[in-house]
Amino acid sequence: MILATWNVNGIRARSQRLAEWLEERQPDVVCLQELKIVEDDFPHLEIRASGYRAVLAGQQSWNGVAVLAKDQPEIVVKELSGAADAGARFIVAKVSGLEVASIYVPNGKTLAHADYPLKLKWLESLANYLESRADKGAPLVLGGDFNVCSTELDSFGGARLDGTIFHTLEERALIARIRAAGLVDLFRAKYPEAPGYSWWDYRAGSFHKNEGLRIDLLFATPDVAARVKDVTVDRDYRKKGKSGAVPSDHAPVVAILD
DNA sequence: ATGGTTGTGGTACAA
Repeated sequence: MILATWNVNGIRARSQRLAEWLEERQPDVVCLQELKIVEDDFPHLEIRASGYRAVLAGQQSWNGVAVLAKDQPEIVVKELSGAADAGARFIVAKVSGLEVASIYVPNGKTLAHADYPLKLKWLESLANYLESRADKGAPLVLGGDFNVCSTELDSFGGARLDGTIFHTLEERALIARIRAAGLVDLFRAKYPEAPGYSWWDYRAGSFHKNEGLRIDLLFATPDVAARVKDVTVDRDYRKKGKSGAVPSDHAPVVAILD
C-alpha cells in the first residue's frame, strides 16, 4: 500500500502533472492541498480517468484540500472545530479501512502578522481534534502541508532561522502535541537525520541550491507506521515535466507500506 | 543583488 501527500499549488495548473504522477507512482491514498478551486469545478472526470475517486473541501482561488483513492472515499468531516480560519483546509475521509485527514495549515506570514495567532489557533484545534477522536484505536493517516519546520534539521536555514515564522517554539510545541497524541511522523521515524525537504521557493534558484523546507508531512497511528517500508520525496515532480509544464513548489511525499 | 516566481483572477494578493 502506498500513501502520499502533495501540495499541488492549483489543481487547474497541475492536473496534467498530477495525472502523470498518479500513473507513474500508483498511490493508493493521496492527500492533496492548495486545490484553489470550488467543488463544482473540481476535475472529477480527469481524476476518474486516472483510476481515482476524490472527495474535497473546495474554495475559490485559495486553499482547498482533497483525499484521493482508488476506492471511493467517504467524507467524515470537512470542518475543523475551533479553528478561527474559515478556509477550506481540513477534510477527513474513510477509505480502505483507514481514516485519512488532508490538511493545509495557515501560513502565518510573519510573527507580527494577524495571521500568526490564527495559525497557532488552527494547529491547536487540530491537536484537540486528534486528542478527542472517539475511536483512538482506529488507524489514522494525517497528511498535509503543515507550514512548520519541526526541528532545525527540517530547514535549509538550520538554527539560523529559529524564532522566525515556521521555526518558532510555539509552532514546534504544537507539532509535538500531534506526536504526543500518538501519531508518528513517518519520514522522520524512518530517517532521523535526513533533511527530507518537500518545498522549495520558486524564487532565487532555491531548488537548484536545495534551499528547501520539510513542511509536507505524513503522520500515522503506530499500527500503520509499523508497516512502513520506506518514505521518499518525489523530487522529480518539483522539476518541469516533459511537456515543459511548470511544477508545484512542493514535491509529493510518499510512504510505502507492506 | 535587499532581489527572485508562481496561481488565480483580473491587473492584486498570497505564498
